[in-house]
Amino acid sequence: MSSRKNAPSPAPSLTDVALGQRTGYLFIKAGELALRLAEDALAASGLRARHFNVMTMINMGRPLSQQEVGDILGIDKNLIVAVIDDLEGRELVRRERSLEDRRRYVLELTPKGKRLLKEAYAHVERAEREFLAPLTASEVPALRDALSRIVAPWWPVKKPR
Amino acid sequence: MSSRKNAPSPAPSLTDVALGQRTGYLFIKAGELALRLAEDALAASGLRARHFNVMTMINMGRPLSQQEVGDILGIDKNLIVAVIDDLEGRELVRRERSLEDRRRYVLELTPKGKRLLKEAYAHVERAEREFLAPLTASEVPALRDALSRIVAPWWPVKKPR
DNA sequence: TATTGTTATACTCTATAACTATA
DNA sequence: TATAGTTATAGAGTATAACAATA
Repeated sequence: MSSRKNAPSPAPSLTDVALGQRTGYLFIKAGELALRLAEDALAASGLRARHFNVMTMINMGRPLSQQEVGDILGIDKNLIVAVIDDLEGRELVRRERSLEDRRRYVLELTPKGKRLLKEAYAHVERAEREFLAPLTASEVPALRDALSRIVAPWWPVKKPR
Repeated sequence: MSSRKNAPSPAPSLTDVALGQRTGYLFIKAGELALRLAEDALAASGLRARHFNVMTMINMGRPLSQQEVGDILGIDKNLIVAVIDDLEGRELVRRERSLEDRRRYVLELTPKGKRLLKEAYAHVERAEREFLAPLTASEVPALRDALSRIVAPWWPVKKPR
């Protein structure tokens, strides 16, 4: 029997571990981390990441139906209902029936919604800076560009309309 | 009324959309995509990504308890039980009581488990190549290095032992 | 008392399928 | 017949807390 029973494994560092070499695993973990930090940052504005994403889509100017928002974000339309319900209840978003097609809503941010979204952006950007802190200034745009090329062929999952 | 009713919005490209500029959003989407492709690839070996990760940890040589595997992977120990149950039922992993501490199991891959893991690696590597296809050869190691630096400070979530 | 593996349970999230009103 | 929004429901996944065996 060795002098140390149950030799207390020192906590392994990421690079010690086989999975830490796998690009795919690093992507998955980085994505989970980015989501967690975004959720934490947005909690200061009382928003979930999904609400922030939906508001950002609505804010783009092009009139979008709930279904289109969901298709672009990869969220089923039935889940969009609850998000818009929340946002409308907080007077951040207005539903208005489309004049051309009365089945659809045209969604738009209220002034209050625009203000909150702007505030939320500040929180998200702060979280991103923390997340990207280990990178040099020139690495960040190169990384964003690489990510954009990786994601673009698969996005959106379902084409709207 | 315009000549085109309900003007069919052309599907927006990623770069058209405000979220497509957000590094954090790109990370989250890239992570989701990496997970989806890994799950699809591993289905050919009858494994879920989690099973693959657990098997990879067990295969590292250092004797690990179920709890340690869970801590390193960020999975609660109660969920590890079901994973090991599955793998043991398929004779891919063996549980053996630790001689030094009879509360713990020492986990090890069976020869069959090692063979399947090797096969699974081939599937995962193929999926990764597809995922990373939009990048140049020199971008891939630079990206992996950047990801590793981003994830390392947050990993593992809970230190084992 | 604390820890490992286990089980039970409750909660969140999501996917599927209907239904309505409009087209 | 098809589509937008809505609702209900079942399933998957997860987190929390407890328990027995062992330390």
